[in-house]
Amino acid sequence: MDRELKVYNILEQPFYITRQKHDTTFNMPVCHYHNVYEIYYLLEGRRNYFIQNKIYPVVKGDIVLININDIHKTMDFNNSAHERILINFKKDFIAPLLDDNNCLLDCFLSENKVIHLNVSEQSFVQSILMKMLEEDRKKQKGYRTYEKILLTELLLFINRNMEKFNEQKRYSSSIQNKMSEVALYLMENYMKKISLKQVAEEFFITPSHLSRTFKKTTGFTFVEYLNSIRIKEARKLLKETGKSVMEIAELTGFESQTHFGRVFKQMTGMSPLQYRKQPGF
DNA sequence: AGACTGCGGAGCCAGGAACC
DNA sequence: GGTTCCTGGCTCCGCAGTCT
Repeated sequence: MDRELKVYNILEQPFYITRQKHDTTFNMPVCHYHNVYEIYYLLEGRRNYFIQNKIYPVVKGDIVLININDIHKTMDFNNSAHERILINFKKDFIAPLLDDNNCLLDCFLSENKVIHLNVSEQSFVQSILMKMLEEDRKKQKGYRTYEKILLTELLLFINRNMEKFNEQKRYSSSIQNKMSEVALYLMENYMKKISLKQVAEEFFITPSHLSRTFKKTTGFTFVEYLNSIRIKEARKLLKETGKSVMEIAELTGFESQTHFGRVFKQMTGMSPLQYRKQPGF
């Protein structure tokens, strides 16, 4: 069983693009969130994408938008092959091109995380992405500047059409909706003492069924997901307040400081104090 | 105050079978 | 397809103690 939960501070470079094809069943091995924006474009196949508290079915021609610190994971759909292009970038990368309102990044704040493109839109977006890949491969003079321009064009296109994309209705099964509600419940109640049994009672299903279905639909075990939310909040409190580690453990739902420290280290690779003392605070 | 370790009970996970 | 029940194996998590 994969119990790995990771917080990634990825990207030595401010911009990263990659194209990958998987012929067989592939599940993202790590449940994670990171300090960069992510744009995921599905060239072929179908996937399920878990973001924050919702499961989104993703098909060919869909764009997935992952904001900084959004918990996410891609998952297999009926053992189907797929091919995707993934872009990660830091805000700094396009900072010179942002206006005062940072409107290029508005699309990452939308509740709608997956947008479906029609055929002509797919063609337009793919042409931009292929140019990006070409630039990144050849690394000719000024390639970073051209990548900035291409990324800006892509973000402009998405933001200008966001209103239309937000009207799109996505199909989700009733069980996916229910698991989304459970995930939302955990996001809103992580600071309380929560058990699988208690949540199962809240949603009128048995603990074993909740456990199994939650894992199947989200890719996270119940505890993995709960801990990831708690540690995400703990990082914020360590960064933004002067509260003691014990206080933060209590505020994030951990009854034991020992256990808090252990989970924190498992997810971030360092103890709470080491995290607070990191350069940049 | 916080980090770390060992221990043990509680609770979770996941597989199988069965029901509706 | 969705759900429940049962169960063995395993992990989680809090406690106690020690060290820095």
